[in-house]
Amino acid sequence: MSIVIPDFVGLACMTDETFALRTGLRAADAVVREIEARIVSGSLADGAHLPPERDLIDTYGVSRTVVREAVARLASKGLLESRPRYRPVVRRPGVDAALAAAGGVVGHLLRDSVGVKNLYDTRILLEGALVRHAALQARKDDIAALARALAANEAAIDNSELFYATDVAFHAVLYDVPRNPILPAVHRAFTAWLAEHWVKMPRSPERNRVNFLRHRDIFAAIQDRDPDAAEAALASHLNAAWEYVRGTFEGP
Amino acid sequence: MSIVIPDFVGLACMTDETFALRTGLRAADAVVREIEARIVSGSLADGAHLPPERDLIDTYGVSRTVVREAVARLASKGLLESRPRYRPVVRRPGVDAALAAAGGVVGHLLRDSVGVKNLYDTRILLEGALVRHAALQARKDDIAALARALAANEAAIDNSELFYATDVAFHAVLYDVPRNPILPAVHRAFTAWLAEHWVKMPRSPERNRVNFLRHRDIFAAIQDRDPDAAEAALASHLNAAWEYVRGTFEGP
DNA sequence: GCGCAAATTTGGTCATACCAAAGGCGATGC
DNA sequence: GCATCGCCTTTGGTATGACCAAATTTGCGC
Repeated sequence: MSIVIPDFVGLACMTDETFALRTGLRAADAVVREIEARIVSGSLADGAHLPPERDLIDTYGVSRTVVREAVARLASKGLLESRPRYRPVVRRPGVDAALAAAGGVVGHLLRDSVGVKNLYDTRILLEGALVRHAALQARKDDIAALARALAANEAAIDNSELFYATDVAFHAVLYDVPRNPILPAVHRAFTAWLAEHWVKMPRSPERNRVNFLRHRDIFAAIQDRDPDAAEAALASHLNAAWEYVRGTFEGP
Repeated sequence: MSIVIPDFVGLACMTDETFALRTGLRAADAVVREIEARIVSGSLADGAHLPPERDLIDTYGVSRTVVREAVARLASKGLLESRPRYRPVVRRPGVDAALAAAGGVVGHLLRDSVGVKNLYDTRILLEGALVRHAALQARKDDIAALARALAANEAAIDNSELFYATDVAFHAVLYDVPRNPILPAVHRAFTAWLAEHWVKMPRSPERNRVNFLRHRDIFAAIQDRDPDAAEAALASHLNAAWEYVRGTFEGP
């Protein structure tokens, strides 16, 4: 299985050991770029398995050490999905991969309430802009989607588990309105990162009902094309939720 | 040099070879968690050098292969800064590290104009919220900082290179107002990611002057505590800039 | 065909070796 | 006494080869 190797790194024409020397120190990086190119070019299709390491060894003329390092680096970049014992799976880069890559560090930033609050405030800021945008720009089908999400939310008031899911789904619709694929991904990231603390929040049908009513306020303001009211309702909603989350942190 | 090892992974008490087996397959991950813990606990201070690989080998009782993989993974998480031939430097996790981790994938998303537009639209959305926030909440010293940035911007009109820097700096002040460390980091990330395309944008003192005037409009609206005007000025400013950037992409 | 066991692949880890660059050390010269 | 240069040691980057256990494939028997 011989592949056509792009010429920006003259990999094909160089013999084994001189590899590192020529590229100016970085054998693995060169392999990374090679495989990267094959992924974006589609030569390695999304969802396909990466060839076995021993094949890559003689495809690129490097040692297994280097191949493995390259694979690890590609996995950390989100271009490969590598479960412990299985063959790595090719993943074309997407927004979710980018945010997942950030996730590893974000975990550390959320160890104290300050970090959580910062992230949550950022979310409030962004989501405030989103409800304004929705109030001004939402199309009929966006409003309809919001209405459906709101109805599902109301129907789940007595089921806190389900209520949480429909709560998230309602907010998700707001991120869909601008039809910018980055935004839904950011919402998924926010949700995933904050979920750990969110689930600790005390829940009850009464609380759920209050939250539903806030959602209804937001929806009504959007329907009325009133961005200020929509933003105010959202801010009030999210800030109230923070008070509950804050209580889950130990200390004064 | 024997260190106290946290107990959530019983590393200290297990003998070498059974390592991978007990942890359920993942020697490197266990080492990652160990070193991670030492970094957040401060046992490995920020800016310090990581011990030599050969030391880590017998500190953790694993092979060099595993140590190197662990180091690589920590570097990709932003906890270590590892230049090719040098000793890795410890970096306490920060927002910038999180965004830098995402940077690897973001590069791929910005290969076509659609990806750039999506990112840029996201920035417009967020920055719109920021100018609104500034108009409503900015303190005297925030306004003063904006005024200084604006003056520097005006003074650089005839120097396109310097103008770009002061342009970025002016916008940066907007991200500082909420005093949320995430936001300045996001601005740095936006700037770094979009810089590649931005620098291709044709520049001239005339264009600089127009941009400066837009900045002045934004500043005036903030000073007048008029969020709607501020947001409108910003949107107009950024959308106009996009028209220029868009031209740098090959046409259909 | 189909399921199950044996044989083969293949990823994870270890051990060892070599090279070249980085870093430390001592001699040299001012 | 201090700065500089060069040698020696340390240390990271890579290559090899081996072994194990899990994953996958093969193929046998039903």
